[in-house]
Amino acid sequence: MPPLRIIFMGTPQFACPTLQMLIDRGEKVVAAVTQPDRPKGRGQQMQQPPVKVLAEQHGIPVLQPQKVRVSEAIEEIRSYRPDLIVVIAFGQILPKALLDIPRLGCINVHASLLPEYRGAAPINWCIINGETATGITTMVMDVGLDTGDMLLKKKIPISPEETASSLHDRLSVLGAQAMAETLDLLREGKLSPEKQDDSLSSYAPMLKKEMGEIRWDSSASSILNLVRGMTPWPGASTKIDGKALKVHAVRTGSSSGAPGVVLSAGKDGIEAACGDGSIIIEDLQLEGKKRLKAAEFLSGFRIEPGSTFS
RNA sequence: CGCGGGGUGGAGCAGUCUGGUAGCUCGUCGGGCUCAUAACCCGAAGGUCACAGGUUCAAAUCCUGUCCCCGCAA
Repeated sequence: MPPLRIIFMGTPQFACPTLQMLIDRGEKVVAAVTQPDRPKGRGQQMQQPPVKVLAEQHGIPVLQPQKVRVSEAIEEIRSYRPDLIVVIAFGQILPKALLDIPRLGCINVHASLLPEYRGAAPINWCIINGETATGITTMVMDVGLDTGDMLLKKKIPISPEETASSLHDRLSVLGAQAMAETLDLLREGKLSPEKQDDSLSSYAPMLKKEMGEIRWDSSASSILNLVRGMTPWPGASTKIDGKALKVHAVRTGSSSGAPGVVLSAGKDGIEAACGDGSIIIEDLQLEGKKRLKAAEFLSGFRIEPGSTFS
């Protein structure tokens, strides 16, 4: 059997371990499709997607169509005559005309146990919702959003201290393993696509900045989950004295009071009451400032008990 | 040239507008108190005020340039 001609589609760091896996296995990656370079960050510097950087290091041709659904982009991809397209965190919807190109279809690596948490931000929402386990699902893509038939699942536990950041890193590695095993099964002809039960599905929409705003009348555990789940972006935030304050790390406290009111502030942290119980902020960042431990923050910014977060 | 904040003893900040003795909360070191302590009291060390020019009798402070950090926005 001749080697499969594979096109890889992906954009951020999350996709890199999977691309690296394909390269390490000696797969014939004939092209990498990724999002265009975009001006990003302070100073609007042009930035290359991590996948582009990795692909170029290995001499893989890189395609960066503005919109993958236009016919020129589709024809260019077709010209590479792929047997298989591997998609992970690409960032654009693939039209049917594109999905139909490879003989073996398009296989997607998704960071949740489908059909739960379809969509752009499954890792974050799992934690925000307090899940204790998640995983990776590979599937044959169809025109819907993460609705294709499932091929292989790998499950991992989420520890109570886990943040979206650490889970992201673990799942990106697990994703590569899942894809590798999926390829093995494909070669052995042992794949058995399984339909998703739509009645069990849920949706994990892209995060927006506002979603990180702490609602002080909610429970201590849900605030804890929010802080963990919004790391590192967009981060959980609140306000004090009209200034934006990003909250990076908290633990649960044992006091209570009116929601948002500071109960104590010392080297162990800043304890504030919420809807049920309290949380202790250990790591925070004032607008324009660096991220600091509570004790260091308090050295230069006084917070007295009775102040309120909003 | 996307908008904005900032670089001051080891940490975090004030002081800069209205030039003229280097300040605050901690930390460190020494001493005291205490059964004891991360608590309290007394004392000390530690800074060419990011870097380079300029203005001035005098610059952390005013002017110009450079480097670095951060928030917003994505």
